[in-house]
Amino acid sequence: MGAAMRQEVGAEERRRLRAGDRRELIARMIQTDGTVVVEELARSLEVTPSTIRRDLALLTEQGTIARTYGGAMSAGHTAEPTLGQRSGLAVAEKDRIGRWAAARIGPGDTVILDAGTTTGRLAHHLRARADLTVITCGLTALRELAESDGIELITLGGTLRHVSQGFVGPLAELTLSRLTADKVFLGADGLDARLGICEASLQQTSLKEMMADRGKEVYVLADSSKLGQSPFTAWAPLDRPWTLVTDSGATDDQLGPFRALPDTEVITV
Amino acid sequence: MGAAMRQEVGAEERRRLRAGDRRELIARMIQTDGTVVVEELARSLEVTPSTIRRDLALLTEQGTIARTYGGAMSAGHTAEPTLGQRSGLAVAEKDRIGRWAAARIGPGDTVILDAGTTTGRLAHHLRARADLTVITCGLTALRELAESDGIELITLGGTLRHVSQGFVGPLAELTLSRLTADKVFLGADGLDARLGICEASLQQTSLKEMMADRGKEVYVLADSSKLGQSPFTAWAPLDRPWTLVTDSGATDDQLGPFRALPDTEVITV
DNA sequence: CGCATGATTGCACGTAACACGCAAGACTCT
DNA sequence: AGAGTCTTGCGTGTTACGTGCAATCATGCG
Repeated sequence: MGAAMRQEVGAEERRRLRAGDRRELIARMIQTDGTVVVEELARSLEVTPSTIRRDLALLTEQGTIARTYGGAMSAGHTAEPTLGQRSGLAVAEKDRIGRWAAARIGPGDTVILDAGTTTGRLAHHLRARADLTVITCGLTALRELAESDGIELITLGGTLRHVSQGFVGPLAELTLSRLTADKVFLGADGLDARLGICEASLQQTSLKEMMADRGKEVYVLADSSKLGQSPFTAWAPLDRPWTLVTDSGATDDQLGPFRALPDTEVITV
Repeated sequence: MGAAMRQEVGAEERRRLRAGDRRELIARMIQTDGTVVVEELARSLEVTPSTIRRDLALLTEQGTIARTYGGAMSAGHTAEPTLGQRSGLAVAEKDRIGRWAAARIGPGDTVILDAGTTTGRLAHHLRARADLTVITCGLTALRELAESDGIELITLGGTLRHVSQGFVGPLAELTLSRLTADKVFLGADGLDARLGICEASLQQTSLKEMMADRGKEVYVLADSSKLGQSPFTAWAPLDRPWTLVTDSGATDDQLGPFRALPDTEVITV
């Protein structure tokens, strides 16, 4: 009787899916179609957009899909934790710093670029330049300049640190021992006025120390989030005159210790 | 003076990014971070949300990204921008050759990969491997393996030859002089049974010669279009036993001279 | 069989993000 | 230097979103 009634009314009042089944169906549709629209789902599943939204919110929380404006899509790959987190913060600041540093580099210069995203931005602003020799141990800078015919690009060899996308180790230092430069641009995971540059491994600090020693002028590029931070325990001291380049978001508290140093210039951009 | 002025005006009047640069920056952020937020972008790039929305709309139309509610995320992997430039010829053959070579490499091996697209394909098939040490002077191989944590990746430094996307020169040879390997995989612009490997510059042939000398087993990867060709005048002789790996499109005329060589094995895939 | 409990849904409302048009400003090119 | 193009910021209305609330449905228990 109940069944008869249901089948009689037909499409008008057909039995609705249960919540779990409906969500599973939605998830499958997204997997196959790649993208869905709230309104269409509501119509085809005969529920209100509100319900669909709730379903999508649940699936999003669950991680299977990603919301879009007015719909949802497959969340094939969420994020790359390797380089993503660091590069995500303060992009504009890093870019400004890189742009400033690029303006400091003149025709005929030979410069050393450290690994890291900030020096990567610096390299980006050098792409169109010519009459320039760039020495780098960073993959990001390397990628930026690989196509720039006008630039003599020298790479330090060595072992690749996958997490920092840079070359380190005795082979890198061996290569560097045959080179010097006019200007050196270093990055930093953390920076302390007294201790110097903080990094995750001694391999990195050792190379940075050597790079700083190989150039006439030393610049440290560090956005304000790095100042006063010491996230790791390996340090590269800065015992020669150097220039700190950071962004204007740095507080006076952060900058004070660096301004107090002799032979150290502080630039904010 | 100019520099001093800039640093004085500081945050107040800093130069803003041009539209194209900003969009490129946004695209890059999305590629690396996977997801971004309109408000944050607006704040960090110092433009209004409206402008960010316009940028995102443009990038969406372009297919680079996908909008979400209040932000944007990476769209399906449309990437591979750097790859596939003029290497369009014989991709399938190169890939087969690279796949065969990858199968030759076992756990614990240390291998040297030459620069070039064919060795790049070889590297591609090694991406998921572990317990492997790869030494390379090629940017394509480097790009393929940069994210592969399981692989110890050592790069020869040196000067980048932009046209061949590989490192050459005395610094590369210096680095190589500290290394040896189980297997060496060389590419070739041209290959002659009597003369050896033909390249555009002596820098390249010199390095190839040294690489061949540094490995226990030597493989030359060359699709059939290279056999018997001598497009240039610099040669790297092959005076030790070696293995030619080419594609099945090679004619008997092409293969004959190589089969006639003593201590030379010929593989077609 | 009837009732209670929990889950689910539709609706309404306030909020946030979006798209579009317009005018002012910046940049480029001749 | 001036004209034209591109870009940007702001104001408008529109759309989608999220949440609280009450009604409905399914289910379990006495």
